[in-house]
Amino acid sequence: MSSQDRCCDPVSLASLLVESAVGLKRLAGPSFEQAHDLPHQSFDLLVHLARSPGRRLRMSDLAAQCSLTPSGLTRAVDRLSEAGLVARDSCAEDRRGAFASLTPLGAERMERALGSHSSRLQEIIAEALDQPEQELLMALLGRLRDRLHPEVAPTTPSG
Amino acid sequence: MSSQDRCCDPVSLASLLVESAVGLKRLAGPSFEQAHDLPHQSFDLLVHLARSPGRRLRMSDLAAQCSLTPSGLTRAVDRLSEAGLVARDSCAEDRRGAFASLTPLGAERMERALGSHSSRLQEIIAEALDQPEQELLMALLGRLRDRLHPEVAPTTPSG
DNA sequence: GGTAGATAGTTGCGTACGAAATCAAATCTC
DNA sequence: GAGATTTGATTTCGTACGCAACTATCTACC
Repeated sequence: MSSQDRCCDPVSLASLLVESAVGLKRLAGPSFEQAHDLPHQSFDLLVHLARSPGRRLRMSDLAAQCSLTPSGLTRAVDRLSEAGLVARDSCAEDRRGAFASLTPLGAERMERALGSHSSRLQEIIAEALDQPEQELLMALLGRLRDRLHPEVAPTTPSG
Repeated sequence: MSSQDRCCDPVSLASLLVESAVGLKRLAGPSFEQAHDLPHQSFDLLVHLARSPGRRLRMSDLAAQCSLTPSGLTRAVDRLSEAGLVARDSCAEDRRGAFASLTPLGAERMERALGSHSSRLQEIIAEALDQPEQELLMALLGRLRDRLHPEVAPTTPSG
């Protein structure tokens, strides 16, 4: 904590990242769950699947995209699979591997949920930042993330 | 899904926040623990104490600053207290309340750890963003955080 | 073509956390 | 000043997660 880097202290930056992420989750999570009968906690996972070609991804790719370890992802997919939102498809070219795919139920729920959740988030964020600022923030975060987390680059769904 | 498309989707912004926070933790955490024999997980808690006047804070204030629920904070302080890094001081003016305070051991460990950890983080972040960009990012995140999480404003330890 | 090593995913185990219930002390109301 | 409400912190309970060990399959190399 020296005098000159106080305004740009990387420790504070790390704190801000966590606080913003958690704060957003706390503000948007409960209403989301209530409105859509989906676990907000694995919303991120479902979004990544919904946006992937064929609505499916290899387990390891999905893990990387969701900031989960393989172990954590296995469990998350178990839960969503139990809920009927996600299925495991076996992978023909590599029999060790598996795809996680959105079920029709999962896809339909996400389709209904995404728009309103997105608006809700936008509404919250817009109280703090105007449109150009949001774009700037996303660009900066994107560069940071790409550096920290290069594995997230889009991966071939190959199948 | 890299940083340039979907340039202003709030769902992606939320993901980026999480990915950046987790990515930073994963890159910096292990080396930190090894170097300083401190739990990286509660590093944020210790930093907030170290930066507070008198190196102490009321439990509830500390919880807010650390993005923890009261319940989570109680446990975290238990652990650090067990490790001798933090102590609970009872509060004279409100006998329900308690302060968490850095012990001399905790303060000394933090003093040694902060500088090098800060450099390590800086080094990682600098690979993605130059100095003005970092400042910009912090400013934007700060505004977002303040909106999401207004309780974090520094509170007087009044003791 | 058989063994060595790498890789994809899962499981056992321990831990950190949040929600809700609880307890204790402060504050408000009459 | 007694009782109701609120507030600060803790505890109980359930859950999500990471690490490390494991299994199964694929790849390399001889």
